[in-house]
Amino acid sequence: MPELPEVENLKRSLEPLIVGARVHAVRLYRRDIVQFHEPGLQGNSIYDQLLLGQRIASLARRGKQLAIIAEDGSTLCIQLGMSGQLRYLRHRQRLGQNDHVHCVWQLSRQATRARLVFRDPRRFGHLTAFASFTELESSQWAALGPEAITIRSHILRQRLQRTRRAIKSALLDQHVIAGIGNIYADEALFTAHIHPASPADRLAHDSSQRLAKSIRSILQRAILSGGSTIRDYTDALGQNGSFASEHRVYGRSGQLCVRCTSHLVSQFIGQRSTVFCPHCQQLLA
DNA sequence: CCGGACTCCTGTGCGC
DNA sequence: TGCGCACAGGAGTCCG
Repeated sequence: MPELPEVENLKRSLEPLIVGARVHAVRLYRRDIVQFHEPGLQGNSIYDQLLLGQRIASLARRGKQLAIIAEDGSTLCIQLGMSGQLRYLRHRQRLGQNDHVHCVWQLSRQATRARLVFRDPRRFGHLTAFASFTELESSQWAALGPEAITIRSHILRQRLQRTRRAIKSALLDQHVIAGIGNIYADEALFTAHIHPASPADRLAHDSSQRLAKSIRSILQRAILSGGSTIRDYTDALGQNGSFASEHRVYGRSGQLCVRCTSHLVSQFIGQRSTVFCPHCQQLLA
């Protein structure tokens, strides 16, 4: 399940492969994975919006979203959802699993031919077309909270003060803070000794400092490990991330806490399964 | 207006 | 052995 570290890793692995390449053909197998930001854009060919004929100028990431920006400015924003993958394939290289492939871009750079493949079994992911990168930044990305990877504690506290929801739910809300999903929410709360059901606005100054620090540190370490591969996630070349072996709570329900001798428990918070240590993570009243 | 519940979707793994 | 169901969760929508 791609969160910020996985998307960042995807971006880093993709960048040297596709920046500078020209999109000389696009095959779209499922039209309903493409969304349009502006109704006006629908007048253009769907293939134009999928960057047909364009040269890829750069990539950008915000939270869990990845943008492919073309030379003329037109921008495609990719949200991987739960099971979305972007894979780079060399000429004639085959994808291991050919099912659930929704879009394929044929690329060429100098004499090199390759393909970029968007595959997404669960189809929670989608592509959104924008006339320019600025337009993406001023609309869809402007609605996102601050970047989790660089979150400062006073900003985090400010954001959390606005809501009485469980802290775990607030961390998962991309409008509050951008980039955190179920895995890193549980991991950061454990590291910061905060009970996931604590009301967000009850976080004291020292707690929010610990939490901000934990979020930054876990996301950074996860990026260095290539992300967490639970099931589907790989980078652009199909490599798995190794951070899952460093998870201290996620996926460890019933096992022993690594800090004390309690057993980790699992509980539903905001419709999401949440694992935490009932001893190390005290509930704030 | 806020927040909780529901919805989309398919693969996996478990229990009977 | 095989079937059926619960579960996995990112994010939008709906409703009290």
